[in-house]
Amino acid sequence: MMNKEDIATKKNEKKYQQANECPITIFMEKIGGKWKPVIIWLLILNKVMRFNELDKSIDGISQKMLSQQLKDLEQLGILNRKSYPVIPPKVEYSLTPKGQSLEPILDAMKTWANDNVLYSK
Amino acid sequence: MMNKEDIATKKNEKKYQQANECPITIFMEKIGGKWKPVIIWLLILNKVMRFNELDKSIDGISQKMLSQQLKDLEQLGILNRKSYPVIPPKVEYSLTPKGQSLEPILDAMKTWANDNVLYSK
DNA sequence: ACAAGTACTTACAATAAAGTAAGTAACTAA
DNA sequence: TTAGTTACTTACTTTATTGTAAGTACTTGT
Repeated sequence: MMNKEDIATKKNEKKYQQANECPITIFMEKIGGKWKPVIIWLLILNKVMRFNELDKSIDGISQKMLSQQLKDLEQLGILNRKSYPVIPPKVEYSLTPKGQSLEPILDAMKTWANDNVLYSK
Repeated sequence: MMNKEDIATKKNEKKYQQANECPITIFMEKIGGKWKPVIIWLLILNKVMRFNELDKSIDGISQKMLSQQLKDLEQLGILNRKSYPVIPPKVEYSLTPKGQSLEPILDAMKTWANDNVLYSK
């Protein structure tokens, strides 16, 4: 026999699962978007990069966007931010193991794009 | 005054990978977004689906959005649209080989999301 | 005194993406 | 005659995302 809390829990459970759609949608919500994949890709290639280096490497990104995306990715546990207490400031970004685990996926995306979009009609 | 590291950095003039026309960005432009990945995933799983079946299978999508995304994917050569001249209308959607070639990527996304987002904090 | 360097933040404007509700066509069964 | 079926389209509104320009902090070099 269920008490009120159990019923509430069960209701919440159902609702939670419905809200938590398909994992591919979740993936896209987390690391999709205009800037996140390319930030991650640059950190895969270069291992450690400073704010300005990322800024210069990503064509068309603004400092505001870069800052925002880096913050998001840090909170997702995908990258590390290491700040040195020097003037002028120095901050280094690098991938966590979780971030590094995206390499095969991004690499597959790269290959797919090269094969199917770049040089095809 | 510059410290040793700064001097070394400047001297080496490190060249970082540039991200314009980056294939990963291209990939995201093509099959990223809110609905395309899940449409493709459903067609991977079910092989052939009708408009209404897709509509019912994708939580929260509107007919307008579904129609638009299907049109985009068809133009990208990712899916086939087969229309039967019957009343009421019957249209079947399925993946082209190009669309099917996305399976390992989407599968990797699914795995990554399950491992790193769903059950972690 | 003043510019330069680095890693940001803030306020505001513009654009892109998505949602809503309704309508359309053509036939068929009640 | 009217409702039901299917695969859409259209007009309009709302929300989300991105862009722009400027400002901040702190210290060193000129």
